[in-house]
Formats: sequence, C-alpha cells, structure tokens
Amino acid sequence: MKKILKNSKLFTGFNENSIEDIVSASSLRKVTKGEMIFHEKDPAEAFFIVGDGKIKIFKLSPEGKEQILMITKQGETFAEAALFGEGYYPASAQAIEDSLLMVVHKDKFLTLVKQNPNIALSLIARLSELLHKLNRLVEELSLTDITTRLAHYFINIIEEKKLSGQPIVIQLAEKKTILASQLGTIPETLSRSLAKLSKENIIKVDGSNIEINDLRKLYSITEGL
Amino acid sequence: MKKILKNSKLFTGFNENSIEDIVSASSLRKVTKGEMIFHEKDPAEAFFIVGDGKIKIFKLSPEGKEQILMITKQGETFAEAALFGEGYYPASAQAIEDSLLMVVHKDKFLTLVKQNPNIALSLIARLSELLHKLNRLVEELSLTDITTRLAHYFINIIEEKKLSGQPIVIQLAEKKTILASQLGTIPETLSRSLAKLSKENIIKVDGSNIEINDLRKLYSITEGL
DNA sequence: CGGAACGTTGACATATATCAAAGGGAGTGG
DNA sequence: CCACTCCCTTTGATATATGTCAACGTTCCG
Repeated sequence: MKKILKNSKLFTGFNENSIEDIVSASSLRKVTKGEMIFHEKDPAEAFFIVGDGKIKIFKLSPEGKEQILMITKQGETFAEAALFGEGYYPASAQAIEDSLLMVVHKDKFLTLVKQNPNIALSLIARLSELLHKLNRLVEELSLTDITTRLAHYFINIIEEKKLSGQPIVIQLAEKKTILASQLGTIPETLSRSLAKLSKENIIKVDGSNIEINDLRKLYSITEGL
Repeated sequence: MKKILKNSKLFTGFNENSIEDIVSASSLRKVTKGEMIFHEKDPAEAFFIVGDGKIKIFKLSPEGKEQILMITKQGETFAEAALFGEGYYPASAQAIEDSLLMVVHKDKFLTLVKQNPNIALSLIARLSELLHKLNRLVEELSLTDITTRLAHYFINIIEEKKLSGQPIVIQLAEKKTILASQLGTIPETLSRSLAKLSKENIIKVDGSNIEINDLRKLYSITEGL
C-alpha cells in the first residue's frame, strides 16, 4: 500500500509518518472488469486510490444514457469530495478493467485531515483541480457541439503528451463507446463526428488509431475555448 | 468588513484572531449593476465575499451563448478555487445588481490557509459543496431536458425554503433571461417550457410569480434525479 | 414620454438522439 | 481450427428537442 500511496499524485512527497498514518486508515480491494465499486446515493464511507487499472465515474439518466464524469487511472484518486459532502456518493463508479484499489476509510481519514495540515492542503489543491475540470465539462456540454468537443479532446491529448510528428498519431485510450460517454454523447453520434472530420481530411481513422493530418484546422475548430 | 466575514458561510464561527487575519488580507469593492468583476482567463489575484448584492459567474460560447455556473448572494463566496488552480479565473463574474464585495487577496490568503487549519478545513468543505453542485449541473445538462431542469429548479426552491400551501407560490429570484442561462438554455426555450407546464395545469405563471398547482406531477417529471 | 431591455410567440433550421440493421473482431467452446 | 456468440462500431432513416430569426407587446427606467 505504501507504494501505491507514494505513486499517487495526491500524496507525493509526504513523509513516512504521514504515509503510515494513511496506510493505517486503508485497506485493499481488487475489482474485476465491469464490477461496480459504488452506486450513486450509496453512503460515502471511503475514497479510493487507483493502484492499477481503470475506473469510470459516471451518472445515468432514467432512460439509461450515461455521462462519464471522469476516468481515473493508476496514481489517481476518486470520490475524495464525497467524504465532505452530504454523506453519499454523488455518482457511480465501475471498473472498466481489472483493477486494484486502495480504500481509504472515511472516519479515520477525516481525523487525519484535521491533524495533518499537509493532507488538508493537498486536498484543497486536488479539489480545485477537479472543479476546474468540471467547469470545463459544463462549458463544453452547454456551449459547444460534439465535433468541437472531440477536436478539443484530441488537442488535449496532443498537448498533454507533447505529441508531434507529421502526421501526429493518437492511440485512443478508451473504447469509442466510453469516449462517447465522456463527451456527453452516444456511440452513433461520435462515429458520425469522426467520419465528418475524416471527410474533411483533418484526421484519418483506423480503428482506435487516429492520425492528425491538419492540426491547424483542428485548432481552428476549438477557437475560443 | 468584520461583519461581512461573520455573516459569510465560509467563515462563521471563526474566532476574533482569525477574523482579524482575514480582514488584514482584504479590501472592499463596490460594483454597479452590469459591471464586470473579472473576465475569464484574467490572472486570479483574489477571491470574493458578497457583502451585498448579487453576482453571476458564467461562461460564454464563441457565438455568445451564456451558461451561468452560479449566482452568489450575500454571505456567499466565489472564485475560491481559482486561487489554487492554474493561476487564472476559469469563468467570468459580473454584478447583476449593485453590490458590495470583500476582496480577499490571494497571496496573503494563501499564507493564512497554510497557518490556520480551520480555514483549510472550511475551504475543503466549501470546495466539496461546489463540486457537488457542478456535478449536478453536468448531470442536468447532459441527461435531462429543459422541462425537467425547470421542474427540478422549482422543487429545489420549494424544499430549500420549505414552502407549502395550496397552491404553493414561488417568486422567481431572477429575471427569466438569467434563469434561462442558469438552466443552460435561452429565454425563448424557457418561455416555451413554462408555457408547456402551464398548459398541463401543473403551474400557473403570472410574470415572475409561479403558482404550483400540482406538486405531485412536478415531482414525477424529475423522477429518478 | 420614449427608448431599451425583457418576454412571448411563430416559423424554421439544425444538431443530436432513437431505432434498426449489418459487419467485424475478439474470445470461447467444441 | 472452426463456428458461434457477444460486443463494438458504423451507417441509414427518422423523430425530436432545442436553437435561430423575426415580430410584437410589455415593462421598466431615465
């Protein structure tokens, strides 16, 4: 567990004592692909650190449409905010790969937060980051069409990974169904959006391989964002 | 300024010393209706406490459509999260009434946060609350239609203010243009949505006065949320 | 009083969801 | 190794919600 903690973004740089403290508030949990970690409205009794694997956090509409709020991978945490809120998880979490999670139990962790200013500050930074991302999601859902969101998604990856080349090549990290749900749409619409960008020779799609042929045009689509 | 602080949700129950500390990091600012407090992407140099008035926090699309993220009133704070993020405001803020703001300057405040665990804990709670609200907004934007959002908006008010009576009467706190932007739509669509609920005898609209004639149906619209 | 902002309604355009069908790829069991 | 199934993906036809544009009445405020 120590290793997971030290590899996690939230707790990098913490001293041994703090690490031990958190370990003592935690346990491990293995989940298999497709397994639910918690459901929306379940009482929030813990938050999680991903040691390995991939977890999606999502909401469902009554009709069954899914909106993914985030996907967490190795080193990342999820459901931190639920511990401080109204006592229940505001969304659901499901493993999209076999995963190993560190489960940090609420009560013990809250005590630690109160005692350890570093944890508190780290949390503030993390919550701010989450807010920023959700802000962004709201903006995209409310103010842009799906092709724009898709272009922006590609640009994010390119900038984050500092990809370059001619053409730039992106490997989609998720199935297209998952990507659709992240972008706030359904697979059919995503498919059409990809086809549209292809037809305009901005990208070339081959399965989950995307070649960016015209980065400039891609940027011009997201203009103003 | 002390009075503003003590009336603010973020700092209720703080002792005199803490209050003094925050006051010493702050200044006052008067803004008139329509005045911009900051623009998206401005460097984030302060956060704000509303002493009086009403402020909208919003995003604009390149085409000019507006999405309101939140409306802050007396006692509430805004832009706290921007201080910990990437250094700039992720949205714009504008007064929708003449307002009086307490401006809490970034650098001094950050020092205080590090020294004063109570402030840090208070911030964590506030950021969690904001996350929860944004979660909700994402859910509504992505998964529900506008009539559902409107119904949910009414129910929220009814539950928050514990309104009752037969019929229940709601006074809209905002102009309908503003409400539309909060719900992620435009005035025309809101107007039609209100008309639809009226025609079904669920509500009765008279200007900014809304009578709820059929609370049960209103709930059934939001079923599942 | 007069202009500006607000609100409503209609006709229309458009993006996206829905429904249906079919192909392809990966994995499983015989 | 093949056949089968399941899931993912794409494409087409269609439905629907919402945005756009325009016109008009109302309210508010200087």
